[in-house]
Amino acid sequence: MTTIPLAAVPDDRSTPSVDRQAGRRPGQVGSPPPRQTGRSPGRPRDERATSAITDAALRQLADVGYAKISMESVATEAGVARATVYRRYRDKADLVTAAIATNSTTHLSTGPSPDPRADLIAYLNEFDGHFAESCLEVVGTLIGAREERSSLDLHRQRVVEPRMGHALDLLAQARQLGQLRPDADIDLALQMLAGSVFARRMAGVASTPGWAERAVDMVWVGLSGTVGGAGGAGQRQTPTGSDATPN
Amino acid sequence: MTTIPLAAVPDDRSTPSVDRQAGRRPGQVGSPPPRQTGRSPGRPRDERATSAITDAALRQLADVGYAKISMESVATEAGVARATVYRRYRDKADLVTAAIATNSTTHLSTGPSPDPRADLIAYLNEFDGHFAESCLEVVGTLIGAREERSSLDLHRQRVVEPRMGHALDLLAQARQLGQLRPDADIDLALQMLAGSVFARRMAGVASTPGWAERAVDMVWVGLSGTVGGAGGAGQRQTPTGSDATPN
DNA sequence: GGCCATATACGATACGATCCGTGTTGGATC
DNA sequence: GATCCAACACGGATCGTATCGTATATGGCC
Repeated sequence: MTTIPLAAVPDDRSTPSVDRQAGRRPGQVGSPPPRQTGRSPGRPRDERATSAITDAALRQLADVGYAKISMESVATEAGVARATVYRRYRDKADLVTAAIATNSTTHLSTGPSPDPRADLIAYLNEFDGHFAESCLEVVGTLIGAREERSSLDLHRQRVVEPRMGHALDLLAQARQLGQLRPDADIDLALQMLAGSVFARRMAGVASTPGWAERAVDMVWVGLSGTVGGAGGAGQRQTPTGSDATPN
Repeated sequence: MTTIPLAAVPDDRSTPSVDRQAGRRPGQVGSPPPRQTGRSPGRPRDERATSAITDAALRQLADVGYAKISMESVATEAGVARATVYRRYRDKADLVTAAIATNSTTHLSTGPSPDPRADLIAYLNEFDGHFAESCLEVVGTLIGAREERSSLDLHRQRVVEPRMGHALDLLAQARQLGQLRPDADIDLALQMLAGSVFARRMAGVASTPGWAERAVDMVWVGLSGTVGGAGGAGQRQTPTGSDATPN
């Protein structure tokens, strides 16, 4: 006789004194402390708890991988009750996605670059080192989950697009500087550059030093319309090994 | 008070007629019916059950995605007890990995091709349509799981490498035919071609018609060392239009 | 050839464990 | 008074393992 008369609460008049577990503040799942309509009534959320949760999530993502993270383990490491995590994030996908996003909105410089090609190479290297692994984990898992379409979209919007956008911006700058042909398909080039990072992980091959420069070299030829050199800006490429200047 | 005296079975005399659940046939997890040392004693495995299991796994992989597959659901759909699945596959990763592998060892023609470039384009299109999704799901999930290193390696060996190898073979043939420079970095080119498929899925962008040909065009320039045409063999590339008979 | 011991597969069922997402309570904070 | 918080309880799902009774194969012995 352990059945609990759940719906038979004596006062069913909208029961305002409990946490609205499922009915948490609407439209704000994923962005931890909304705080915008002036000031919400009641006790505000503990910012330390919020950051402790995202920090713990990021640590565990790096340590044990997405699959082995549980709300329980994150809550414990953050020194927080499980309900406190659920109050902020709908589920694991929401939590991890938001944690990654909050952690890394930094250092995506947007200003014009004097040498977009060099910046692109540097950015690809950093992308390969710091980011590709978790991105592949999360996207792969979310695609495998179906139905989590919202989390997947959120992750793309929060995480993938800003980075892709930054690299695309560098390519667009190069095109504008005349280093690439005006009709160069920089979207496709970006897919191939970013994709090569993922492809190596799919195949289990380690990135060799200089891969980013060689990769950029490979597409740059097609993008610039000339062999062995950049477009009209006269900026030389130095393709590591074969520097035989073709006519 | 529903506790059942499990260990209090009356006859504990070594019970030789039970399945060695944990001690399944050593070294054969993942490759369903080994059958090599002449003939194993005892009742042989039911081949119909084996194929019913892999079929069900593939169906569910396509229908609901990797994350939503459970050993239970596969066993039920296959009309088989759960233990029968576990007898063949250690866990879900092992099952799905093996199912994909057994399903698709076909049609990887190995003979020399008269037009490697066209074959490569066709192969990339097929890869994009039929395979990339599940591959991304599985690899992403397994990378996220860590420790499942063995399953991940198995999946690479069974599934990823044969496909990558086939595409690489086509590139090598093109190089040998003189369509590419002798020092062309075909490994990198392959990473970029295959990667572009994954990158589109990471970004949630649909593949536009003709992407494969444009992608091959883009790397081909760098690989062949000429602009707007193939290497020394005089084989013209025909962007988008195509089948001009190569002399 | 017929019979039996041995060995394994199979279906059914049960178990403990872990994690999930959802309550509920009682106290703290705005 | 509204909301937060920690703590805990709950039912459910899935996991991987185990045990039972039965079915089906091999090989040795009569």
